[in-house]
Formats: sequence, structure tokens, C-alpha cells
Amino acid sequence: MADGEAVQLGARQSTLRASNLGLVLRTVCAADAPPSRADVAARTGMTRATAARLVDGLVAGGLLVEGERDPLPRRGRPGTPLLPGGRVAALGLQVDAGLLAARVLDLRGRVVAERLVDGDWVGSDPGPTLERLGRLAADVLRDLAGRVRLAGAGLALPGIVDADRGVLLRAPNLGWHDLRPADVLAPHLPDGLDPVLGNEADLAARTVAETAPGRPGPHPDFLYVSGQIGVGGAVVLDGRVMRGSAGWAGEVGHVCVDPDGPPCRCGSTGCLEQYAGRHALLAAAGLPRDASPGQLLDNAATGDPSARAALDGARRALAIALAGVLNVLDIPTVVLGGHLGGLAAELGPGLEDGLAARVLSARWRRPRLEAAAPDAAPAATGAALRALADVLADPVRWLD
Amino acid sequence: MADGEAVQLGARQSTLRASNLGLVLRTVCAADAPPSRADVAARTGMTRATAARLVDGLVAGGLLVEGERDPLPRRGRPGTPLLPGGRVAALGLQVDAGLLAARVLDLRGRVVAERLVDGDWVGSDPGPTLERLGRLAADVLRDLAGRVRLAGAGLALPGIVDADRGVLLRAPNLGWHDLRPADVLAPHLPDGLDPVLGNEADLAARTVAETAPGRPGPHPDFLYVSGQIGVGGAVVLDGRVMRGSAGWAGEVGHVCVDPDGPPCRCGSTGCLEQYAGRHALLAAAGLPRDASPGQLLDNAATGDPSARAALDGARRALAIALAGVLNVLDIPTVVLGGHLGGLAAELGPGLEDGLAARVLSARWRRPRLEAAAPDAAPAATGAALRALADVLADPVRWLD
DNA sequence: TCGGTTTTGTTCTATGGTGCGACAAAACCG
DNA sequence: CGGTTTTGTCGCACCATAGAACAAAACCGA
Repeated sequence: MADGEAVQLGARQSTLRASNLGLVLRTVCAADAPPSRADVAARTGMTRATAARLVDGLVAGGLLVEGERDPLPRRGRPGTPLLPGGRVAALGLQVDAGLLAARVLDLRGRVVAERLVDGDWVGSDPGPTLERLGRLAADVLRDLAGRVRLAGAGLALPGIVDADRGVLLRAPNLGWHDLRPADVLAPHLPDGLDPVLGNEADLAARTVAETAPGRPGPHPDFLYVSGQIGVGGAVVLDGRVMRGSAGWAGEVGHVCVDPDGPPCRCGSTGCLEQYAGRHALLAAAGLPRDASPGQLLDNAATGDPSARAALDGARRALAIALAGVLNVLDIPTVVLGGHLGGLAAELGPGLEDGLAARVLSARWRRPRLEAAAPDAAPAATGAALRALADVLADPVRWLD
Repeated sequence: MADGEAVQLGARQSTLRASNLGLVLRTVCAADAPPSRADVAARTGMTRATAARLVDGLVAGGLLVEGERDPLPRRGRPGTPLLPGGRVAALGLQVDAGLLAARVLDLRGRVVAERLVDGDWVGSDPGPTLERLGRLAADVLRDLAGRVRLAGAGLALPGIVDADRGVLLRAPNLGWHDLRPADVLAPHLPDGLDPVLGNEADLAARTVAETAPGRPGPHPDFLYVSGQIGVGGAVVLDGRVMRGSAGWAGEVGHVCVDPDGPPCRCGSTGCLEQYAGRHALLAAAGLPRDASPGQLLDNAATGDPSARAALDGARRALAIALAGVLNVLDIPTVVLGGHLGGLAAELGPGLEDGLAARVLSARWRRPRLEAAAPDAAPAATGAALRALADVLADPVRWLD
């Protein structure tokens, strides 16, 4: 038996129970309206007896709660509506070039507490910045005064992270590299609450993939493009964010749009980021780098030629780069977030045409473009969603 | 309960058994050397009693067989080596611009019968060609004379297919579109053996992802690039071929390398295919389109400037296009197949450098390039592997 | 040669989770 | 107010795995 070790463990009876508990919990979370025990049984194919027993276990553990009976008259004995437990929640943190955020999300997807701070952390000192974030997190948790059970925490960062080791490898916009945020944050957080690192675009994409924990969003497959100082991205297939073999996926900002284009700080030439990144876009439009996308739109509306040229260039570069990704991955939808979300109405129609011209499968299914819901800190929500996904994946660990 | 229907079925006891049977079967298939019942138990974490009972079931159904005891002396009672059943097999078919293939692969990954026919089917009439393939398949099955139990069949096609409906949507190199190969093939095949359609590159990639049914290949994550008349590709993540939301993924041939480049028949400009496709490459080298990659290499070796320019152009285009994919998906390895496999030794070193310069994560993990094992019809093997994967996924259906 | 050791494979019983059928509960309907 | 309908619960049977003891088949060493 020299070769190989255990690849996967055999399932036992307790595995069965764990699996079904998770299924019941996810079924309740995914439902549009609070289902009864009988609804859960019908949707999972289990008997009412089994579904009820599992539900009872989840209710006892606080992961589900029984709601008030709805008063509208229906035939037969009324069922007890089931909802995800509102006292189970997770902490989502975010550091961005222009924002610090701490947010607590409960199992129903409600923001139960948050604090946001605007500022400029480009080229900042990591230590004090993370200290500030730690205090923000402590404040948020104090606001809640123990009204929730924290199931986990996550930290969104605008860069490449090694989630397993908890190390931020490189965040060019912040000027940070090779550090462990947990070392600074830990004293501010409850014991054992270790924030899992994640990439900003990956986590922001998660808020589009699931509108609440366990509730799938409108698109199962899409490419999320996050306009920040640079351009990040994330690929979502079958509702899951693809993290790549080492968790570094989604660098759509460095797809080559024109090999003869301007040099990029990544070492390559003509990267998408050089046309559609926030700084590049504003510079091309002759605006200062702290201008807003709204100003760019205003200038373009009044006929400013450099603003229009900047938008045209971004539109063309996005069409080329995104079409490549859509061709390789057969994704039907692109969701624009960050500053590109604000420009979606302007870029949209022309960009859709550009994609249709370059995407091979467009004749059967025309690629669609849409804007992400406006939110200053979507990745903070995504970080909390990721932590809550652990609960949904294996509820047994949280039943104690 | 107005909303939604059953998303996933609850697990029951029989599910447990089915899941564990599959695990045992896959464990045996994945092993380097034939394991004993005790080995299986150790690797799966099951008790020897349970592992033995599951193994007995699989042996009774012919999915596993007991081998001869190996004579090398070891302490303790010798175990009975277990092997995948050699009588369970699947049929893999392939239509390519220059090849028809029918191949039967058994559960151990051995080719137990095959017939290949060279020819030129560019712009061919689908009916007669598929008739020919059907006769080829019937011949192969007659060779076997019922010595195997066919578990399924697959058909690899160089184009975009709708596997669910069994329709070939468009195969530009063949000049085929919107047809159902099963209509022509069915009379030549045993009743009920309906070949599942698949894309040539996807299925060829599968042979790299698993060297035999259930046995993972050397790389869990890689990009397969298939050099045909055009350039196809497939993304393999965690050992699984990503088929995209509609099964049309992998069109790396139409990633834009240079927006000002030559027009492509897909409607876009400067596609990779215009630089690294077989026809484009040979044309650039001043060779006739039926020349071989070997001739191209010979010309380049003797210093022919147009041959070298063609190779340089392909190398540069591949670097740009593949780097984009590697950036977005965080894939560490590229496997070159088809005519590009033959050119890998020539393109390799320079191409690896080009990728390293453009891939963002290269500083932590340098992208690697390698050639696929030479095989005239890898996609036929892949089609059979796909069918056999159904057996490994749920062996219960095949035990009866 | 033969008992001790080691590892494999089998047998038996216990545990635990789900399915099934019956029944009680809680509403509406006529 | 009884009939109908749907929900939730209870008790029992079934079945798959765990665990432990036992039988089998080899090697090792005296």
C-alpha cells in the first residue's frame, strides 16, 4: 500500500445526518418565502417525519427559528414558517484604497451592524491602518452587545492573498506586501475569531452570486469585473467563485488588449487596466485622479472630447478583454462593479455590441451586461457571506 | 410553497451505500498498485468489514476483479489484489478533419480494440462520413465479439455541441452544422447505446486529466490547447474539464491577440487562430496547407526566414493569449496538443518566458508548458473516459 | 517441525438514521 | 357541526456502517 494516502473518507451514518441537516438548512435559506416542515420535506424528497426531526435539531441549535403563522386563510392545518436564525452572524471586514469597513451579516442576509470610514490609504502604513480597522471591528461588535453568535469572520483585501496561510502577498494599490493582518487584528477581536483573507473582487462577486446566505442570485454563471484603481475580476461558475489553483484567479485587469499598448506596472504591455482602470480612465479624460465617475460622465455629456475618447477607449478595451474570457469560459453574463458599475449605463449598449461581435457563441446566446447593486463595501458583505457559507456547508459543527 | 422545486434530494441509506460503493471503486481505480481490501479500508477510513462487503458487491457485479496474489514475500496473511474489471468498457468515437476513429477502452484504461482511418473530411458531406464512422464502430465491436460489457459511448467532434440535445451546432472545419449524429450512427450500434457528444478539445484534455478511468493525471489544473486547423482549448480545474454554462467553453482560438491583426472568420480580428492555427501557421511559413509540422520545423532548422517568422509569430501570439487565460484563472500549467504538441519542443522555452513576463503570479510560481503524449485520436479515448466516468460516479446502476 | 507473530478477511452484534404507515392536531368548507 | 385537507408526531422496521472477536494464511525464529 505504498502509494497514496486517504483521498476521501467513507461516508457513515453521521455523515448522512450531517449532509441532510445541511440540505435542510440550505433549503430554508434558499426559499423565497419561509417554508414549513412539510415544504422542506417536499422539496428535498424526504419524508415529513425525517424533515421534521432535522428541522427540530436545527431549531434547537438556533440555526433555524420558527416564525409567526401567516394569517392568510388556507385549507388544512397551517404550517409553522421556518426562517434562518437571526442570531447567527458573521463579521466582514474590508480594506480598500478609499475605505475601511466592518459589517456584520446575519444568516438571513441582513446587515445587523456596520461602520464605514472613508479616507485615502494608497501607499499607507499597514500597521496603523489595520489597527484602525481592528478598532472599527471592535466598535461594531460592541454595538451588538452579544446579541449575535459570531460564526466566523473574513477580511477582503485588494490584492493577492494566500488564504490558507493568512498572508497578504501583494496589494499594489495599498503598497502592501507580505504581511499577516491577523497579527494586528487579533487583539481587537474575540478569542478564536480569525478572519479568513480573501480577494476584494472574489468576495464582491459573491454578493452577486448569492443575495443572502444560501440564496442564489439571478445568474449562476457570470464574470464580475471590479473597477478599482486597477481592474480586478472574478469568475463565477455554477454559483461558485472560482479561486484558481492557488486562489489568485480573476486578474482580468492584466489581460492584454493591445500588445503595442502602453506599458503596465505588471511588466506587460497594453493591459486592460491601462484603459479601464480608474486612474487610467480619469487621466485619459484629463481629470484629476480623485475625480468621480460622475464627473467623467458629466464631461462626456457636455461633449468634452477627451472624456468621450476615454470612455470609447475603455469600452473598446473591455470588449476585447472580456470577449476573450467569455470565449474561453462560455459565460453569458458580465456584471460590472466598482467605478465601472457607475459607468455601466454609459458603457453598456456599445459594450454589449462589441462583445457580441467577438464572442463565438453570441449567435446562440447574446452576452449580457449589467451593473452590480450600488454598495460602498460589497466585499465586506462577501467576506461575511463566505464565513456563513461554512455554516451552511456543515451545520453540525454549530449545533454544539 | 409556490416557489421553486426540489433542488437536491435528501440522502437516504441507499445513497450512503451508493456513495461508498463509488468511493471504493474509485479508490481501486486511482491506486498505483492493485490494493487489497484492507488497503481500501485504510485509504477510505472505513472498517475492513465495510470495505470488504462493498468490494464483494463490486466483484459480484464485475466492476472489480480479484487478481493473482503477488509472489513477493511479506509478513502476515497475503491480501487479494483488486483491479478494475477488464470486461467493463466504453466506446469512444471521433470525427476530425483528417481522421475517423473508433476505440474501445476498458475500466483499466487499456485500449481493447480500435480502428483508425486517415482521410480528408474538410467540407465533407455529414451523412456518408457518419455512415463510415458507424461501420467503423460496428467493426470494432464485432472484433470484440461480446467480450466486453459496454457501459456507454461518446463521440468527439471538432466544434460546438449541445450535449443534452445531442446536436452538433457548428463544426467550421468540417463545414457541418445543426445535425444529430445519433440519427445516422444508431443503426450501426447496439440498441440503447447512444453516443454522448463532446467537443474534441474538451475530451482530449480529459486524457491528460486522467491517465485511466478514475486515475488522476500529473496536473490537477491546466489549460489544454489543441492545435487543429484552428485552435481549440479546454480548461481543467481540480481534475475536471470545465464545460461552461452551455458546454461551449474553451474557445481559446478566438481570444484576441492584436485588435489590429488580420480578420478572422469568426467576425473578430487578430484571433489567436490567425497566428497559431495549423493553416495560418503553414501559410505564414510559405508551406502548402497539407504540410506537416515536421516540415515546418525542418525549414526553420535550415534557417528558412519565413518558417522562423511563422514560429515566432505563433510563439508571441500564444504568449499573449494564454497569459490572459492564466491571469484570469490562475492556472499553473499549459499542455499543448494536436500540431502544437509537435511544436512544443521548439516553441516551449521562449513561450514559457513570454508567459512568465505577462502572468501576474509568475513571480511566485512560474508557468509551465508541456506537450501532450502523442496520439492520433486522443479525443476518442477522452470520449470513452467520459462514459466510464459515469460508471465510477454511480456504480450501483451497473451492478444489477 | 512447530509455535509465535503479523496481517488479512469474515462473522456477529450494536448503533443510528431514514422510510413508512398510522394517528393526532388545526385549520377551512358546506 | 361533521367532513375534508394539510400539518406535524409517534412507533416500528429496515438497512448500512462501526466495532470487536475470530478464523485464515502467510513469515519468522528456535
